[in-house]
Amino acid sequence: MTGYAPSEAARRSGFSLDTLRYYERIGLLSGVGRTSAGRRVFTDEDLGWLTLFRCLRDTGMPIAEMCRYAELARAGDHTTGQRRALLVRHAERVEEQMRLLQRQYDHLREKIDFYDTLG
Amino acid sequence: MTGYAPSEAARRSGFSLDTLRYYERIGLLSGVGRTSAGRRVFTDEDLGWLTLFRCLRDTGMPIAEMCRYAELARAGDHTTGQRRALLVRHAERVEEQMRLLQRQYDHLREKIDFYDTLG
DNA sequence: TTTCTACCTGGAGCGCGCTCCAGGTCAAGC
DNA sequence: GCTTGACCTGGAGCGCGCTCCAGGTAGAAA
Repeated sequence: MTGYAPSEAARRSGFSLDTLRYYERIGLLSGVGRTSAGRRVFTDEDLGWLTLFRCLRDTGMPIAEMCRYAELARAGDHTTGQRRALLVRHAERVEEQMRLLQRQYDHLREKIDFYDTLG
Repeated sequence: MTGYAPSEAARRSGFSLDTLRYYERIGLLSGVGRTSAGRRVFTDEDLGWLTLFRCLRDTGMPIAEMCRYAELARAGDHTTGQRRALLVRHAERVEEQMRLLQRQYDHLREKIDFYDTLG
């Protein structure tokens, strides 16, 4: 299990150092290791979580809900059903979001086309 | 030119009354009419603007940029080129946003599929 | 040995986009 | 005449998600 320095974890995950610290502070990310000098050491598993968080954030999930997901995961294997349900509900919202985005994008293109007709 | 009461404009545009007032306050929406008693009267043209604002907001344009667009429009016909360019740049960002959303949605579905394999 | 860099903590601050509130006005309905 | 309800204004407040800062430490480089 390789260990990553904070700067490396930030680079790989796309989150800032401050955001990584913030996520730990609010309990989203937990159990992050420390060197004897107190510095964070991120594992591949931590990076896996960060990849998931990036996915969920990019798709608009509020942090509070990501916390609920993380808590369920920490609670053990008996929560897989709830975790799956949470992700499915989220996926449905994302689908709606994609439809809306597409619709409004089409309007935007129409508007641009209109400007094109002006010369 | 029909006139609409604030509540009707809110209903049709999907913005709250407070948001309509806010947009006027910051100069995004300007020249909204008033009755003799000082109440707002929205025209079809105002609603057209609100429809555009909804499109731009739904696609993630910051309010400051919508203000710039509105100012250009108020400045007259000689700004159509700038307005078009602004929308084109925005459309490009939206395309990128759609690609990201699709990619992360795919990851999300993979994650859900993984839960499905667990039983 | 001194300096430099990367990191630490707790806590304050910020930018955005609203949202809410107090106190008031007007017009309509009872 | 009185109440009700939709609206008005100026200004304060809020929720979110970070982001920044002060003051400090450990280890590496010069």
